[in-house]
Amino acid sequence: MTDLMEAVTSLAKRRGIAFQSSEIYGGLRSAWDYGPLGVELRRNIREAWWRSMVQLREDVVGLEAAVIMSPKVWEASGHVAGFSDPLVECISCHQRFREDHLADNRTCPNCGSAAFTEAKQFNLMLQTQLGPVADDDSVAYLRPETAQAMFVDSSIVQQVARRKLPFGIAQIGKSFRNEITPGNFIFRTREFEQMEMEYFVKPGTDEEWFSYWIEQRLQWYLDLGMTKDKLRLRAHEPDELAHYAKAATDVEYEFPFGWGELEGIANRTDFDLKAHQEASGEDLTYFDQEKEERYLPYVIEPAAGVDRSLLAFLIDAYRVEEVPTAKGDTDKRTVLGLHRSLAPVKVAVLPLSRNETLVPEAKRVFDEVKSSWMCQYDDAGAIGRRYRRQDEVGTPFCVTVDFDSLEDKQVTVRERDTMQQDRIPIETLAGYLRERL
RNA sequence: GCGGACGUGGCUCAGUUGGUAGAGCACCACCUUGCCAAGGUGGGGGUCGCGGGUUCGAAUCCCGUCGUCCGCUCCA
Repeated sequence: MTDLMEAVTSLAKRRGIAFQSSEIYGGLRSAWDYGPLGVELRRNIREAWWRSMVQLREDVVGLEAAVIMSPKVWEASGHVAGFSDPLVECISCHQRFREDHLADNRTCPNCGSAAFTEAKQFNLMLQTQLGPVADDDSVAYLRPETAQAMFVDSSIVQQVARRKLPFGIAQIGKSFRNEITPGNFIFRTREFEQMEMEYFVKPGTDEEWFSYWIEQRLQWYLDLGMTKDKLRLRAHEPDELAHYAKAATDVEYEFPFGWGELEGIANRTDFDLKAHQEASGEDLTYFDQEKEERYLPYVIEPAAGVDRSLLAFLIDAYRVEEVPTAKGDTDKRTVLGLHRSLAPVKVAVLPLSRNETLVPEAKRVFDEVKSSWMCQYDDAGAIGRRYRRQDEVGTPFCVTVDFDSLEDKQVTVRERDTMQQDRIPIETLAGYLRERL
């Protein structure tokens, strides 16, 4: 593992952002739990996405659908067939291959042997059963993408939201895939959270909207402070396109382990609506009143990963600075330079010392600030150490209550990135913070 | 799934040829200082990933298993 990756995973664990699941039992591969600060960070990422995708737009509405849908959905969508890969293993060198990828002569590409094990179906969907009796009729799947609910519910949502095309349905939620090789911390896991939006457009305008959404989505990461040079767009080659897509472009981030996908923007055409219309027998077409025409919409889909972007934001924000000490030498200061809207804790309130008159005053400031922002109170240890603790988790502002505060009713506000200090009257503190958060 | 390395308190590690676990940091309490960490005193915390075996006795040896990392494979 690279040093940066190690530093970030270690910080994540040490400060309770994310750590291995079920650790007292030796852990479970690919499963990670988010601790107190991780929860806040995730919420902030979701909220930032929802704000730009739904709140600030008139053409997109929300949906929260069931994780377990009718198995017929996955048959129609092609996931039952398309997610199932027959895998064979070479008996002499134990390498595994997709049977349909082997050449006709069926020799091992690695060692040339012609002896393989029986093909095993490897379904990428997590299977479960509904009801207490396990038989063929009780099979159900955990959704491998949230998108299908938006297709299946498209008519009702469009109707109740009274929207005309183009319009979109957004959803944030968990999805599950039996990845063969999970890894790289929370980058590839079998349970993960998606932020997906299906944008329904008139056929023929789809390529225009495809480009539009690629630009929009790239900008989203930039607006949240991600380093421009670490981001790139990559168009899929025709042979790597998913079974449902006519075109796809990924937003990629340069992780310490290489470029990795944060989000995929796909032109899904009318593949899904057509499939569901045929399989269900329900009419899923859209009727344009003004032009008096009826058609099956095309779909542009931006699909982002909460966990992946969280990892990218963490890595992008991580830095170790050299700072001068009072003694005259230098010291290390670990900082998460997270965008303010993403920072798990916005404000920390710190009494200069654990003094019996300072503490009540600091608590009063804390009570006032916490009603508007996620806030922490800390009076343990030296003041310098407490600043460092907050820097390490990316808290943008530290408010210090000192002995003068008792007299002049002012506090010191120290800013994370610049380390500049402002002396602010307590009564204007909320306004001061509101301007900057 | 294959090959390799690794798995000792929250973290980083020490534990000599097997004899029933140590340090620093972190954390907590009290005292002290008081605007950018590591001053004092005291304290909590580990059956050495888990299970089994060998042995009078195992963190130290053997087997299995789980997990992490690296490489290969896979990635709709």
